[in-house]
Amino acid sequence: MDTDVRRDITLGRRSPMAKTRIVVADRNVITRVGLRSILERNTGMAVVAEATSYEAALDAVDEHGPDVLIIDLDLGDDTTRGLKLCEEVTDRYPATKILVLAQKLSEMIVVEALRRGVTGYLCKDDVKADELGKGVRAVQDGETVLGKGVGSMVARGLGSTRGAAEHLTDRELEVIRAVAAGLSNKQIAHQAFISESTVKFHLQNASRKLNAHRRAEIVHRASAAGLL
Amino acid sequence: MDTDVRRDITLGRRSPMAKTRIVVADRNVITRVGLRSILERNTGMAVVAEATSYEAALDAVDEHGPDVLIIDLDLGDDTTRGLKLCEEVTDRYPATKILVLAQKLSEMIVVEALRRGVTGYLCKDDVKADELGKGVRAVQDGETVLGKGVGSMVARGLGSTRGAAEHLTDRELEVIRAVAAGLSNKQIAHQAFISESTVKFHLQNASRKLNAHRRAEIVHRASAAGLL
DNA sequence: TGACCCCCTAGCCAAACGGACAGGTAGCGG
DNA sequence: CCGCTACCTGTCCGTTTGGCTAGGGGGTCA
Repeated sequence: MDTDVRRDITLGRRSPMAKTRIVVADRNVITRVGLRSILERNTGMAVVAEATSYEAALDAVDEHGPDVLIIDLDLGDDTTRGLKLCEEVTDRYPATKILVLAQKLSEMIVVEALRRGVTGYLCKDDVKADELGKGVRAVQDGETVLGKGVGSMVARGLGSTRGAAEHLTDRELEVIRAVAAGLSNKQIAHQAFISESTVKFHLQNASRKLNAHRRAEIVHRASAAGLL
Repeated sequence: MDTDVRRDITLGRRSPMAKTRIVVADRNVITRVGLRSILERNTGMAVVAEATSYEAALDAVDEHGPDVLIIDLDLGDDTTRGLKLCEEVTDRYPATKILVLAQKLSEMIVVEALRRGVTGYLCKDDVKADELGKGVRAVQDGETVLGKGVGSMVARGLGSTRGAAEHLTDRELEVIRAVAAGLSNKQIAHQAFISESTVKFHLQNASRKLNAHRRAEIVHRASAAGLL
């Protein structure tokens, strides 16, 4: 493993000369500038690239092979693409550690991210300036860094979710969005050109996948997961 | 009034020497640092104080009497407090212009904020670095700055909402949160030590206020407004 | 070809919900 | 004192829902 190689070279401690190379992926300019500013106060760190989309993030990792990728998984309309990205980076560049910087905590996302090799998960609103640098350094050293509230989520999440959290199909998502808009099954059926039975069918499946029992809860969870 | 005095001094146009004094209120360190960094590239601007709570924001305005208050209305668990803050600042310090920097757009919040004297409304994820400085300067000059998508919201919002959007009471919010958790009226009643009728009563009122007709829609709207 | 997944449909029944009545209490401020 | 608000309770009725069982059709991939 690459990891072992690096450990041998650095003898478990980074050379004081080598800067930690970081790629930041976040759609928000302010956050990118803020991160750069905070991290580069630390003389041992350099933000070598910024990205605002999933593609650009992957390209940046491709090109710079950074030590740490700091990413907000929500770079577009579909958070699951962020998860795919993590998987890809972990597979292709095992030496690049991933630190997720989330806007809000979602148990599903946290658990899925960790499953895909993410070793750091912090919440933007909770993190303090000095914790950022420490967090980056820690994940680079192979440690796992979980922000406030994340740890307990993991404990519950990994315990409860047997297997992997199934993700919603297109049709299910479509129905859920209609539910969120306050439509009845009959109205949704008419809108989607399917029967009322089918609407109920999709909702049943969505309920199971999201571990919800009432449509209001489905909406809440989907909303919390950034699916709407 | 303070306002008149200050206006007289500046004769309606800023002296080229005078820096634009800014107070930033945001719970997120990264955003605060980022904002400071971006704004202070512009030599005519200075962030004179930062705040992370509603109280601190008001104190900071109190103490520094800034030209512009840049604020994310969501500084705590209750966004309506941010709206109250805007009202208070507008009343007590009419010379201080307010620029809202929102995480996500909610029609209700946008409309209510503008009603309370906010003259700038930008979305963090959409704004570009140079637009920030321009936006600050514009609101300081008395212009109204609305970010991408905000304008159309205002058009629809001010048109549809007759009167002012009533805001949810504590009890209503409590019930809505329970609904979002997937509880039935009976369960909610038991949890809140009230009768099932009362739960329905609160939900009816909440429906009217949020212009929703189904509990799923209530949850969606409340969630979109950052009330959960 | 069979396994698997997504999508679609049907019928049943108890429970939950929405919407509408028609009341009651308590506190606060003009 | 009156008006206003938040809060609480009840009954009625039709509609919607959640949960269940039991299928068919079409696509992909080993």
